[in-house]
Amino acid sequence: MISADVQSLASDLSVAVVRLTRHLRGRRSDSPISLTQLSALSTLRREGSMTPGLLAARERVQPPSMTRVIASLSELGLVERTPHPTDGRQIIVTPTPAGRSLVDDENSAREAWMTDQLGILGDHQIQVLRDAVDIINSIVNETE
Amino acid sequence: MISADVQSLASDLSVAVVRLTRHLRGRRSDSPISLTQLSALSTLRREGSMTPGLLAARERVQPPSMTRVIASLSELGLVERTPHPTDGRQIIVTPTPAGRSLVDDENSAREAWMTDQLGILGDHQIQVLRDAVDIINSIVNETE
DNA sequence: TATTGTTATACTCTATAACTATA
DNA sequence: TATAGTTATAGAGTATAACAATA
Repeated sequence: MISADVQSLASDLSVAVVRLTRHLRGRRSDSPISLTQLSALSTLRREGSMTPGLLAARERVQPPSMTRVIASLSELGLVERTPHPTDGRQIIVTPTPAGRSLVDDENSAREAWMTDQLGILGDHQIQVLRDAVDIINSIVNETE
Repeated sequence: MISADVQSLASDLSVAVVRLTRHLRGRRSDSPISLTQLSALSTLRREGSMTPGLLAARERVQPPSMTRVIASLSELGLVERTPHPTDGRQIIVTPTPAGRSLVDDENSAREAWMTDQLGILGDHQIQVLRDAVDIINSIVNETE
């Protein structure tokens, strides 16, 4: 039963996270920034200042998409754009104190052990994902 | 460490699923239907024919959004719209054989134990979600 | 009058293609 | 020429508001 059909898990997980994302985006009207903005700002908070191109790669979006996100965060005073010291083509995006504290409000300090050590998925991790799909579904279904 | 800060887990999970969704939507260019369409079609496959209003509720979208999804699935020949037998206001959306087999191709038969028995989250389930965030992140980061 | 579904309209997120400036 | 970032444009997904048909 464990490592039987990984393909169906992928499909179930896809559907589950799509619904959860829908849910999360909808329920953030009380927050000052969108999930897209928070995700980018969190990466800057965690990994430090970087260029738009690198941030786009980290967030798995194309550069023009990140240009927009950065512009919106800049308008909100959450990041600053400064020239690159040696390369005139590049710029450096840095979170402002307001941006950092906003991430700290939304995220917590528990960040360390979540960002590294990857590896090939084993049976145990697959089982964890299976359970997680159920849990995600239960969360979505319960929050009527 | 277990039930310490559920809030930070929620934030981490949000960011993780947003990135995974981005990833999944982008990588489905080989599939004939989008994740949004697959999710609705899967629900019809699992729960049977239903009205657009009920399907919208199941999928956690508003009725006008579901109208669009159903129209697109209908154009592809994956669902059919038939009049409600007694209530002239309602219609019944039914997956066609092509729609059912498409879901079967994408999903597998392992569906039973994933749809029911919900409950309040316990320490173990929270830990599962924490691990799942790492696994999701590792998947996203590895599929360079 | 209340309900179901649809149409009209708009906003967010994301992409590709084309452009500008610098290396 | 190649690279970094931006602008222009388009499409998918979703929402709210207004409408039509039926109960």
